Amino acid sequence: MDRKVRVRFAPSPTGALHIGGVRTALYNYLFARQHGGDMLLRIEDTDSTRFVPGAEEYIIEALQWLGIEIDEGIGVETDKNTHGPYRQSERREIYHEYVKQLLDSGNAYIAFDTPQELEQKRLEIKNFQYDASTRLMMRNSLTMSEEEVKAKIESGEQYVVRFKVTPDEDVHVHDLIRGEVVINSNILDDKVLYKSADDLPTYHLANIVDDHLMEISHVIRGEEWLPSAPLHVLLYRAFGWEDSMPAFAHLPLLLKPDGNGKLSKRDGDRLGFPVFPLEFHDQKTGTVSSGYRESGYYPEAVINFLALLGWHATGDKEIYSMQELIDDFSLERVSKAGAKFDFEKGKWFNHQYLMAKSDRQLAQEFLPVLEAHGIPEDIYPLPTIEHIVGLMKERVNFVSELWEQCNFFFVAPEEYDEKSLKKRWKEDSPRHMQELLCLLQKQDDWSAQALDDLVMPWIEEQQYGVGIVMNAFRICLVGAARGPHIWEITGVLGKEETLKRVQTAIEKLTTL
RNA sequence: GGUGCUAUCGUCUAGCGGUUAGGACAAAAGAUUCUCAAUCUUUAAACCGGGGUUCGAUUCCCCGUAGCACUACCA
Repeated sequence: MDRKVRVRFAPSPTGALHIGGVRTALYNYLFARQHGGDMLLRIEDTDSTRFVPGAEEYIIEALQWLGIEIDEGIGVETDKNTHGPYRQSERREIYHEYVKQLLDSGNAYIAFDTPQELEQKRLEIKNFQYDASTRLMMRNSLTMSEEEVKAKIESGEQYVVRFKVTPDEDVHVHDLIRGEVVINSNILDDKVLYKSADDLPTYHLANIVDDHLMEISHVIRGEEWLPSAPLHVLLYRAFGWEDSMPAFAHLPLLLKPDGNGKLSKRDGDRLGFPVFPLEFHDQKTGTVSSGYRESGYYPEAVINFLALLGWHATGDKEIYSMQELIDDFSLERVSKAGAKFDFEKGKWFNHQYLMAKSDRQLAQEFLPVLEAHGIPEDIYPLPTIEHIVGLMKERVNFVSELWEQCNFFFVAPEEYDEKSLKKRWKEDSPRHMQELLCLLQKQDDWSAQALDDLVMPWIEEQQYGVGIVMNAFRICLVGAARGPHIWEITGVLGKEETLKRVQTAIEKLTTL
């Protein structure tokens, strides 16, 4: 195989890019990069009725965010686009030529059956299939005279062009992941290749013509295409392109986390995780679907997670950068079975990437969150913010979670957590806190060490119990039984704020 | 219904004829701590069933079963 590797990602602009599609794009990209080949983006908009405005821009933006770079096609500067156009709706003339070629060679024919007539046939004959066994009962150029066909077309009657499948032939498809797949042509129907109604081909025709013209070397796509792969082989054959036919690799599907079936948008809504890379506003239905980016995922984490959902190298390695994926990826090691979508692991991946960030970087990401919560910009100097973030990062999966974990650094508690109070706020607590308050008031050295040296001996002296005092103290400062080491908290809050919070807590909690 | 694909812990998977069937997520327990996390340690957890082939099958073959996909003038 000395042909240059050229792969394509060819979504249809029917809405947001599904996470399964993202994985397909990723595998294509990894394969292309590993072999020094080209990654093309082609838009398959041959169904004019399903076009969704904004979908194409969404796809480009999503791939960009994820770091899946496109070498050629939609969204790329024109001088690199030597095989365009890359939008199928702009390739009408090209398809005309190839439809004609198939018609002329007798590999296709014109059919006038209306959708209603076909529907009727399906009702009449169980398991009706438009193929060698039935095509002579239908209204097509095989059963009509040439003049009749011509007249109908000229009178404006809508028609389709169907592929004439030769019956009873074993068609072999070599799949890079699954090996040899053999299907008898009898189960294939005479697929519609072109419809006059919108002057567009269907996927099957467009896909073969484009892949050939764009010199695609490997077709890496979802498993849902496997059943139609033999048809595609037949089409390559009918065009006389069998020698340059691309290699096929059909990827396993992404399945629902629970139960069975393909992962769908509904599952995301139902189980509370995104199935789209970016938030998507459907202008037609007015619905908004959540995205990984907006949910606080890092693109590296999404990539890493997705890559391992259906592919795995020999070892136990789990954390892969894009470059490492490019180096290690191989189609042979893509698993054959579908993978249930385990979003819990997705969170874990995000946690890993979050932990790997510097405090400085995380602080920068956290600043907008603070602003969104109305925290004044100058509440603390930046190094303090970085310190806080460093204390808290190991206990969150997302930057956004940082706020709920450490808001007490920025705002005094207004309410006290019921459960924590019940467990940690004792009868003696107000008195303990009052005494602690007096003790702290006299303290000038506010370092963690000094405070520890001051408070611990006092607790021991009074025989109050470290847990009793410190937990009550924590409730005063945090409002609940959580957070980092208490001297970290006092350190950030400072003497004045610390004393104020203790005072407030004593007042609020004594009256209870 | 037809055709195809697939089948290892709950989940993602390693294994490519001989292993105490390994790792990770999730779960549980313990250690630690002023709390919650984190961390560390530990535990529990799998070869779909039946036939072959073989000295020996999780691994190769066949059948069954189950799951999934496809079966449109959608991709």
